[in-house]
Amino acid sequence: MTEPRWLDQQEMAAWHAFLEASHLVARRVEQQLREREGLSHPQYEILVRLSAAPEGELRMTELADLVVTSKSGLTYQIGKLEQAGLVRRRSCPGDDRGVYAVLTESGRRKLDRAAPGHVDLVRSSLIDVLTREQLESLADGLSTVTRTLRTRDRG
Amino acid sequence: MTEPRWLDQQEMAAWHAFLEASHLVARRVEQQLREREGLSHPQYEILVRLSAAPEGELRMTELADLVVTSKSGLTYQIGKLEQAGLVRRRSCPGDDRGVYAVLTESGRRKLDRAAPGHVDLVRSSLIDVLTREQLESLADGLSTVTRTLRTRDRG
DNA sequence: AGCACGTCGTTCAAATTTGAACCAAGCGAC
DNA sequence: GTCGCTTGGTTCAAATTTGAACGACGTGCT
Repeated sequence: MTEPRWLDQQEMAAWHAFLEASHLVARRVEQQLREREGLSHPQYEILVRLSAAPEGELRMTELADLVVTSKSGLTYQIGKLEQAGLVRRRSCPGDDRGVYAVLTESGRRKLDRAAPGHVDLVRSSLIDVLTREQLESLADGLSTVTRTLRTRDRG
Repeated sequence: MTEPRWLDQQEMAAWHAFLEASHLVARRVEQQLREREGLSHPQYEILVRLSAAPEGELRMTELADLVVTSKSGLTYQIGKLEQAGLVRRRSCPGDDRGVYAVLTESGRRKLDRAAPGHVDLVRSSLIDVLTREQLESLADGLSTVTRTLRTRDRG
């Protein structure tokens, strides 16, 4: 009951800007990817992570953690991507419980095809509307946020 | 085809931090509101907007725009809130098509009850992990983003 | 070997979200 | 007035997301 430390003007402004920017950007990205390449944003993020991983593969749990989704949510999306032939599953050699999600050739091509348009949108939504200093500050602040939340989850 | 202006290291870092922070924070906020007050974050945002509006009421379309959701999504959520007695609908005097969503007394109390815990979480996730300067830069940058996207939508 | 316990991924039902289709009502030009 | 076009909200089916429950498998200890 003794917890009311309200937000002042600036703090409120920061929070609202953060929330609103998240929503607006997410919405646009989602719509653009969907109509241009038939991919959802979560799916695109999965492809990106896989393409950046050694051998183009990652364990399910690790991938779920990276893209910040639930385990069941990932199972669903990987299922979709598998149907589409963009990803395949491979059982894990040392650990019979484990499953690797592997980016296929087709998946890599899909990503190559989707990337330019996506990058353009990211630029016009977030990157190019800010100065270098603003961008740097933004990255700095938000990195602190993610680092804090990430380590807190583990601790 | 001639659109490859890729992101450099810093730009990539900014984008990833933005994405990851969005996801992590959204996830936490959602879970906390859900288990403490049985509210989803979209629902909470609706209550906040209504409570800030004159007479505690807003037109459906305006509200949908404010909380950045689809019209049908708002219809659904308002339906839920109405069932819970936190909001009621009122038809619009001058315009027979229009509908006002109105915050009820019960809705205001609910918000009062939920707010402290929510603010605490916002603090510990975003506000209190940053310095004043960082927070100010963040608000500055993200405001620019939202302003840009908002005006672009209308233009 | 046998057990207790934690981890990995899937399955399941329930809740939510979205765009398209739709209906009713405003609005302007003729 | 009334035809044609836009707006405001709802309805609908389809896709997605989530946590809880589950089954199978590792791991450490005895």
